[in-house]
Amino acid sequence: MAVAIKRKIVSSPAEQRGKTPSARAIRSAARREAILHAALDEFSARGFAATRLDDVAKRAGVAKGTIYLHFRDKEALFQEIVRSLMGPFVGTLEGMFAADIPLRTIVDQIVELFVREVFGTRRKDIIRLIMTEGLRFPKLAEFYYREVLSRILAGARARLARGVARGEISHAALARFPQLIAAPAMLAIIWSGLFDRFEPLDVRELLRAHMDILFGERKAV
Amino acid sequence: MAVAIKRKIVSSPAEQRGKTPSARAIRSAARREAILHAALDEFSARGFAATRLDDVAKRAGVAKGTIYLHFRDKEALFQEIVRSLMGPFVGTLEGMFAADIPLRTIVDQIVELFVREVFGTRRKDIIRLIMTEGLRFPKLAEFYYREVLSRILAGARARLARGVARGEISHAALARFPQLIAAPAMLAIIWSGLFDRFEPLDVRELLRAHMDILFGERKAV
Amino acid sequence: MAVAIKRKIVSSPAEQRGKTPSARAIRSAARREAILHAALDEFSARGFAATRLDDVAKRAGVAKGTIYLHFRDKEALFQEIVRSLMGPFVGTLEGMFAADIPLRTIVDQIVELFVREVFGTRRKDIIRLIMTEGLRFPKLAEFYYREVLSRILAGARARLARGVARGEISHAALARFPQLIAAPAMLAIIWSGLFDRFEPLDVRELLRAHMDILFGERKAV
Amino acid sequence: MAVAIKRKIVSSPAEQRGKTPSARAIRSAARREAILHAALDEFSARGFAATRLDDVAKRAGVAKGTIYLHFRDKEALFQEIVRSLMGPFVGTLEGMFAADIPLRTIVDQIVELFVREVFGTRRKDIIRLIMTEGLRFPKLAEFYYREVLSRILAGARARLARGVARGEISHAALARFPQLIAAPAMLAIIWSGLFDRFEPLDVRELLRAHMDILFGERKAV
DNA sequence: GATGAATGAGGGTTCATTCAT
DNA sequence: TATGAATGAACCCTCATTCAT
Repeated sequence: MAVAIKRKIVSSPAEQRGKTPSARAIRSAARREAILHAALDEFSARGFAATRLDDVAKRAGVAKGTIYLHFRDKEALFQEIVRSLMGPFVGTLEGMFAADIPLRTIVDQIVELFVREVFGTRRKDIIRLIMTEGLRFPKLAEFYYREVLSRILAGARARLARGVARGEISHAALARFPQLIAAPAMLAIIWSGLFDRFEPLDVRELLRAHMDILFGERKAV
Repeated sequence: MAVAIKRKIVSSPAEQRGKTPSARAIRSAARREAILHAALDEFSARGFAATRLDDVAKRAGVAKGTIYLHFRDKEALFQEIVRSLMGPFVGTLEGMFAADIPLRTIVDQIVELFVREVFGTRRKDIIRLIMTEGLRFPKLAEFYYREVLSRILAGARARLARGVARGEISHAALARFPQLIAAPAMLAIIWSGLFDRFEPLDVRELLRAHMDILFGERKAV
Repeated sequence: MAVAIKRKIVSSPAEQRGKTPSARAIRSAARREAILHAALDEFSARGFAATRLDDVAKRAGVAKGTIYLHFRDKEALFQEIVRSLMGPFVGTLEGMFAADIPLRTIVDQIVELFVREVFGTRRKDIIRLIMTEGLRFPKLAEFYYREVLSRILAGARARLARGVARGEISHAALARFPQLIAAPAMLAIIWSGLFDRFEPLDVRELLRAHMDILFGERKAV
Repeated sequence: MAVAIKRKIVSSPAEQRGKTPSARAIRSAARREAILHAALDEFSARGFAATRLDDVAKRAGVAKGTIYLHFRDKEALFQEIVRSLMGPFVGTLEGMFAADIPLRTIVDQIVELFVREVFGTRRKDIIRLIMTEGLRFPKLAEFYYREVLSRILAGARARLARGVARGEISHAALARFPQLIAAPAMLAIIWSGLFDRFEPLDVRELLRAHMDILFGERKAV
């Protein structure tokens, strides 16, 4: 099983109007993408405050002023990163909750999805950034809640409620607090950044153990 | 049940020699405390980088230079906050793990302890700061792991192992991953800062539900 | 007799590639020069430590940050002043030592050169700065010794040795201690800054008298 | 031959009034001396601007505030150092000029005096400080000129004039520019601080060679 | 659009000086 | 008199943002 998550998020104004994008528009969009990726790298490595736009520009291969052609200021750039990279993820999860798959299977898939598509990619950094910088960026937290969290939670709650009704699940509280399911994954992201050098954490095993406790032992794999 | 956590951390050289501290020494120590408290407020509200020592001084009612009489630099001030407020907490937990109390009781006590002595106090802010700034301050993360985390984990693992041996607990994996027990508490700290205005989280209920799943339903309360 | 000493020191990258420098590059280079001149004025008047880059910027007509576009820090700016103004001087002296001119004539020319091109210009200030700040900036002293002093001394020693061999000069010790020739010039620089208001020193006459003693009376002038 | 130069310069107000100084006055004077010595060490090593009164106090074994009981401010302390350590030197030189000794002998004695009592002692540092900081402290330069330089120059000029009249000396210009005699000594002080590590300078040999040129070869030593 | 030189407000840190004890 | 904690002005350097080319 794998989840294909689209990479290109934002289409140019020209595209949105249905026109064929000009060569210039294509180049411009490519620059924008380069800036976003470079900025993610820098923000991940240093956090918002310590990131210098000079470095972002250098890494993106553009001039510093170019950043301001695409983003109003440093903060807008930061928010746009989250906006553009986390969006696609939601649909994937929503699809899984809606599909007609046994709950235990979904849970296993989510573990794998997290390990592979979040923990093993830059999405880990984005989620970390939301956790570490969200307090300073209320609008970002709001966007993230509205566009990502609330939708995932709603999907999860619905599916969990069905699971309770169907007897797939014995802990009804999980439908009230789906956060309990995700908590170890969040902890793992924090832990990996701070404490892995002292005590590495096997994330997959951690999450599997967690799911076994919450949803009962898996059958043979 | 309540846990007494010492407040005063450092005694002056004069005190250590058994002398009565002079009025001057007392005022100096008070200033130091004021700086620590002011700094915690500012760091909590703005994060490390965005905190201005000017504001810390103003809030503490001292001159900017005074900060440097007590702390080598901004980073040392930051580390000292963690050191002085989290240190006493560890002993309390270690005591609970070592005492001859049923595991289920300990778990309940820890939930209450967390809600009252961490979530309801500035310790919540400290833990949040460690999670959000630890990546940028490896030494802080190291100190926290060494002085706080590793000791709590060790105590928890030992107690959990005994619990498994005695049949107090059915999920042996918890002894390997005590992080699973703490994960929702960490999540709650993050959540409260970012998303409570959209969807408040009843931390006590969250943690109780979690413990019920992990350790079985409580008897009558 | 006159000594042409080049003024422009560093050419821009564009120039080095043979391109016509852009208007922007020209303005940038002009700013750099302005900063160097302003800094020399300030350093001369106040010494290294007491010079404020704020004042340098103001005098140069640029913003404070602009200084840092051209020089890594205050010290680098200081060293660059020495580098750019003293460098060209060395070649001039070396040429004189190598040329086929009677020693007595060289000596007279050097006196005039010093009076006109050092004592009468900002080079006096630079040499004074090296004497007064060199102890605090070992790298500067090293640079000055390597790039200026040692080369002048080597040239002087070679020429003096030839002079001894040819019977142009009666005091062989001068070839061992060419510093004896330069000492009054150095003293004059110090003196002019400290004591001229109490007792002015006629530098040209001082140096001529000195050379007459060292190398014998000049013929008719 | 040796020159005894008094060390204690300033007597306490009590002493000046002819009273026997009290124990307290003695301790106070000792403190003052300690501060002067400590300050000389620090000023010599770092220059005026870079010297911290904290370090001076520490080295002198007194509290920072104590410095201000004895000296109005940092600058007054600096000037007092020069004032108190160079004063005694003048009398010694004046005596030599006035005594009935052959000029060539005086010259030799001065070389030895300089090498031993200046170059080999902290007086070297004081003279260096005057040269390096005098521009920033016009009052210091004035004091030094008035109390030290002008008196030495006057004595030297008188003796040199007698020397010319008596035929002891062939270069009459030296009576006009006695600075020519001292220049290499000044140069040696500068050189030793900046360039000795690259090219050590034998000061005694330098000065002897210089005197031989100015006043003719010595007889047997 | 793209550039990058220029700007200047801002903040961490130092240290001479003061003053209550 | 002596202390040393406290003060706060001063200054170097950074970096987000602007704008002429």
